Order: sequence, then structure tokens, then C-alpha cells
Amino acid sequence: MNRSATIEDVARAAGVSRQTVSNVLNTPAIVRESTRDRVQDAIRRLGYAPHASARRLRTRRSSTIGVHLDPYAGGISGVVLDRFVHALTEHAGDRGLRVMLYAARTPEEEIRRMADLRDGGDIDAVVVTGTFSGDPRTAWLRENAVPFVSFGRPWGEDDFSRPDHLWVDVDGAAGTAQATWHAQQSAGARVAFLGWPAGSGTGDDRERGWLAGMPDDGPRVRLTAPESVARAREEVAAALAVHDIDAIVCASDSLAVGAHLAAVTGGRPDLTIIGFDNTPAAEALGLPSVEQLPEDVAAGVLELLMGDSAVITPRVVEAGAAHVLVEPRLIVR
Amino acid sequence: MNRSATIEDVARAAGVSRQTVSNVLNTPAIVRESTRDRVQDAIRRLGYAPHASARRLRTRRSSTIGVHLDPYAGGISGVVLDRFVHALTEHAGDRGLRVMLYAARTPEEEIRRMADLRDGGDIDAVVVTGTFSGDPRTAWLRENAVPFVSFGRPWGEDDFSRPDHLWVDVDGAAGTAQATWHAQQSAGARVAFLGWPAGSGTGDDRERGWLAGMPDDGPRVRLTAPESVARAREEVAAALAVHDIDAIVCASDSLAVGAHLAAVTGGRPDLTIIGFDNTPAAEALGLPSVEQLPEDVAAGVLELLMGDSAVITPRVVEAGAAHVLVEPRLIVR
DNA sequence: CGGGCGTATTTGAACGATCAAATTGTGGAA
DNA sequence: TTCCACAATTTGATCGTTCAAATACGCCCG
Repeated sequence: MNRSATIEDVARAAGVSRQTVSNVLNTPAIVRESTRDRVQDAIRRLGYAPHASARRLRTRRSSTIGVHLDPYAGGISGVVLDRFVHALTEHAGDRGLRVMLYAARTPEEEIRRMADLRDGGDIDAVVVTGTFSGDPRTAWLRENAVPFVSFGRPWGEDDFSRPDHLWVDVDGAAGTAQATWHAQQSAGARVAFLGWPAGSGTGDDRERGWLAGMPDDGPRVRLTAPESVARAREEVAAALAVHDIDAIVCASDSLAVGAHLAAVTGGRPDLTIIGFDNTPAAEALGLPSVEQLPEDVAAGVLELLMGDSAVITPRVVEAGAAHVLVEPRLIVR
Repeated sequence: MNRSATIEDVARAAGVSRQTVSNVLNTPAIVRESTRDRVQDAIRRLGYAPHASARRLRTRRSSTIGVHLDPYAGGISGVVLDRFVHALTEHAGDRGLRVMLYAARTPEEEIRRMADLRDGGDIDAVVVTGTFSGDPRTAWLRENAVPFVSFGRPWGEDDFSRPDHLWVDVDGAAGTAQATWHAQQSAGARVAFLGWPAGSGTGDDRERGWLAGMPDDGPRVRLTAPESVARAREEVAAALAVHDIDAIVCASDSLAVGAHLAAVTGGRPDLTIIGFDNTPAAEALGLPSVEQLPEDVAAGVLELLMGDSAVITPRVVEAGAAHVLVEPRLIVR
């Protein structure tokens, strides 16, 4: 095959005009059945595939979504993003969309990249991850009317009331509540929580779930460590010497691994410890963990972006339908 | 901003013709300096960005490489692939290339996807991962003259002599040799190897490195388990009861985690165990591991694909320069 | 048998860029 | 002064597709 066939070649082969071939591809319903068959046969014979760039130029639509790939932070939760991107790619393919990656080290550089890709007609929507309160990226996207969905809520005052920021997130509180319940039933009432220092939206949310799962009376042990196995281990080792604890629910698998190590060396190898993210590390150590279901998040993102439509348009969504909270699932081990 | 500016708008604003603007962008050397400045000023003022699809249609070049995302690619674990894709995206951006993802569940589906993307003018080249002997994907790519580079050698008879299959790989043998050396010096002469069942190219390669690092005389303990923490644990537990072992070099971090658990419960918590891939699991447990340096692999892939050229062309490479072996690095913990 | 209507198909133009060839301008040698 | 070589710039054509409008074809009704 020297040069791939064009729509003109197909038209000639089928004895029809360009536009009829185009109609067979895009609006088959308006073409008479006998003609349609003849054209489809010619398409198959010639191995014709429409030239995507030509189509994009004419329609001014790229059918491509841009995804920012976070720099590898060295942390465990990279796996969640990895699975999310994978699932997004699969679902997007099913809906006739392509996924284009871009890299950036700072929010400012990310905005520049998004602008380039948008202006160049390369993408017509963006998926952003790791949004935070006052995020300049989402502000830019709104101002420039670029359709977008974020994985993660904005963590502002009015997350649920703003239909101009579509987002999908995992219900962290529901996850830790499940974990807390399970721990109470299988280990005992005294369930501690090991979280990050207060102030991160995600962390505070996960702590809320633990609080909600605990009975209103009774003691509550709350431990804090930064996202580090070693620091978590120290904190838990110290706490075990002071408090009576049946189980620990953790805000992340890293923290859980640290807690596990402290428990083993502290003579409590049977202590129930539940992590969050269900990373390979938790799986390897046999720790239960809350699974984020990134596949469901990806499906939600595309649903918000496109709805039932086959193309991406700047959508105006009713206030109630602008957000998706995915219920995570506890993996018991 | 209603509709983004075109090259015609810029030309009008700068008082020159379309083509001169195009030259400023693509071959600045042939434009007089004063004219160039005037045009560049107009570009800035209007916020002009060339429309990528129009350019692609005309040049018949997409400046985009396709990457298959497969979480379970043979021999390349999730984190390594993740970092590789990220580094590839960054380097590609620096060279003016874009990265497009595609998903597929089987080699056949992958070929179909590649064909669609290629025929549609969406991608000029492909990066494939996890190649194996007799891989239908590479055969298809060669037949259809699609430029490609693989992360991973083909594991055939003549990997190094075929300039029609460009590849970059990590020198697994060098990695396990380093690990074996280190283990001998820090733990003792009796270094065992825990690998996968024979037959996988990657696994056999890593075993070779261990053999090469061991003295010619003396006992050699070789253990085998599939890629599973639990199975590795069983094998090592059994072996520790029989053999005198100072250290274990493993073909993967999963195997290493299993070995670690066996060592701890078997009363040898201090046994030196070295993994491969430097995943978060190894980091969390404080196990040394061989780091693959996916960033170097990504750089090598682009170097093979493009050389010094600014565009991707079906390259004919001299026999010696068609392959890159990246030397991995032992992370001591 | 002419007119009107609805369906099926064709035609010309446009999307925004680059290529190839033509044109203009400039200085130097004959 | 004339002519040529060379650099700088412009013009017309083209890439492959879809949009919008025009045309062809039946068919029914009065």
C-alpha cells in the first residue's frame, strides 16, 4: 500500500459522490440501503480510513481529551492515577475519543501547555487531577471556556453547588467509615485513626468517615504523621505504648505500612490495620485496604464530559448532576 | 477571544504574506531580521498559535507518537511503565512531539488500534512495550513500514544484529550482578537467587547476572516461584530450612517481598534480600532493589526514533546503533 | 399533464496551513 | 547602462474532509 485511499477514491469505486461516502460514515440513516451497501463494500475493498486531521480541520473538533501526567512523586498513590489513566483511555476509545498526554512541572507551565494544545486544535477537553482550593488551572479553564472535568473536588466552600466545575471524586469518608465498621466487628471497639496533619481536604475527609463510624461515646485515639513509612512507624510505636488499641484505620497505605511495621516489632503482629488506596504494598503485606475504583471514576468523568452525546460540547449541567461521588470498596484480607 | 487567530490574520497585522509568517515559524533563517521581528510581534499581539490539524493535513506528518498502555506488560511492572510514560511525555514535549495513548486487551486488538491511528494520520510512530519472541505487533509494524521502537528486546535469536527492530532495554543481568556483588560484600558469600520459572527472556537474563556475579566454585542455590508474594514466601520458607543462605537476590520486588516475609517469620529478619524494579513496596519495607531508570529508557527511545532530526522519518540505522542497553542502578537501603 | 413535495444525491466552497513556483528588489560586474 | 545572480517575499495550488445549498428523481394529487 503506497498511499492510503481517500474519500474520493472510495466515491469513484462505488460510483457515487464524495458527500455520499461521507454520509455513509457520519449519518448512515439518510442514505438509501442499496447505496450504503455498495459504498461500505468499496470502503472495505480499498481499506479506506478517514484522515483524522482533515476531518478535524473541517469540523473544528478534535475528539481528543488532554490528560496531565503528574510528575512521579515517589509516593505510593501513583498507582491510582495510573489505573485511572488506563481506564480513561479504554472508555474514551469506546466512545470514539482519543487521549493525549502532556507533561508540566508547575501549574503555570500546565496552563501554557493546555493553551497550546487547545489553540492548536489538538484537544477539546481536559481532565485535571489533584485540584485544590483556588487552583489557577480551573480558573483559566473556566475563563477560556474549555470543557473540563476534574478528578478530585475543588475543596472550596461550595463544592456541590457550582455547576461550572464538573468533578468526580471518591467518597473518602464513606471508605474510612466502612473500614471503621469492619474493624469494630472483627477486632474490637477501640479503633484508632492514623491520618495526615490537618488541612488537606482529602485527609480531613477521610478522618470524618472514621469519626462517623465510631460510637458517640467512648475513647477516640487520633494519630498524625506525614506521608512517610518511617514517620508513621514512629508515631504508632509511641502510641501503642500508651493506648489500648484494637485496630488502626489509616489515611493511606504508606501510613498503614508504617503502622504494620510498628505493630510487628512492638509485639502486636495481629493488630488489625486498614490502609487506603489498595496499592501493591498493602496487597503484598496482606493488609486490608480501601480500594478507590479508578475505573468507576474514569467512567464518571466521561459521563460528565459527554453525557449521551457523541461529541464534546461546552455542556451546561443542571446543578444536581454536575458531580459524581464514587463509593469506594473495602478489600478484606 | 471569539475564534483564535489564523496565519492570515497575523500576515495582515504584520503587513506581509501568509508564507512569510509560515517561514518565520518553520525556517526563520531565510527571513530578514527586521521582518522577522515585526512578524513575531504580531504573533504575540494576536496570541496566534498554528492550527495543528491544518498543518498535519498539509505536511502529512502528525508529530505524535502512540503509546500502548498496558498495566501488566510482560516484565515491565506498573510503576516502571508509569514513570516511563511520564518521562517519554516530557522528552517528547521538548522535541515538539505529542504523545497519544491507546488501550487494547489483546495483541490483535492492539494491531487494529495502531492501524486506525496510523491510517487516520494521528500518529507517525509507535512505542511498544513488553515485546516477546515472535511478537505479531512488531511483525505488523515492520510490514507496514511504521516507525517504532520497543521498550524491551524482542528476545529472539538475533536481538543485536537486526537493525530493522530498534529497541531500548534495561540490562537486567548487569543489575543482578551488581546486587550479587553487594550482597557478597555486606552479607556473605552464600547468595541465593529467587527467580521465575525458566523460559521468560527477562527472567533468564536476570539469572545470568547472578551467575556471573558468583565465584566459579562454591555452592549455588537457585529458587523458583511465579510472580506471587505468597508463592515466593512458601518457596523461601522451605529453602531456609534446608540451605545455609546469607542473602537472596530476586528477579522482582514481589518475589522479594515474599522472601522478606518468609525471612521474618522464619527467624532471620536480618537476612539480606534484594529486589528488582524499586517499587514502592520495596521502598516501604526498606528492601534494597535494582532501579530500572525508566527516564533513561525514554531518552533512548526518542534518540533512536529521531536521532538529531526534528521529524520522525523511517530511519535506517547502522547495525551498531540500533539498540540501547540502559545500565540499572542498585538502590541500597 | 403540470405542479408541488419529499427523498436521495451531487456540487462548490471552506477549514488553515505548507509546498512549489513566480515575482520583486538589490548590488555588482561587464 | 544593461544584465545577471542571489536573497527576500508573494502567489496559486493543494492536502482530505464536511457544510450548505443546489439539483435530480419519483410519486401523488388535482
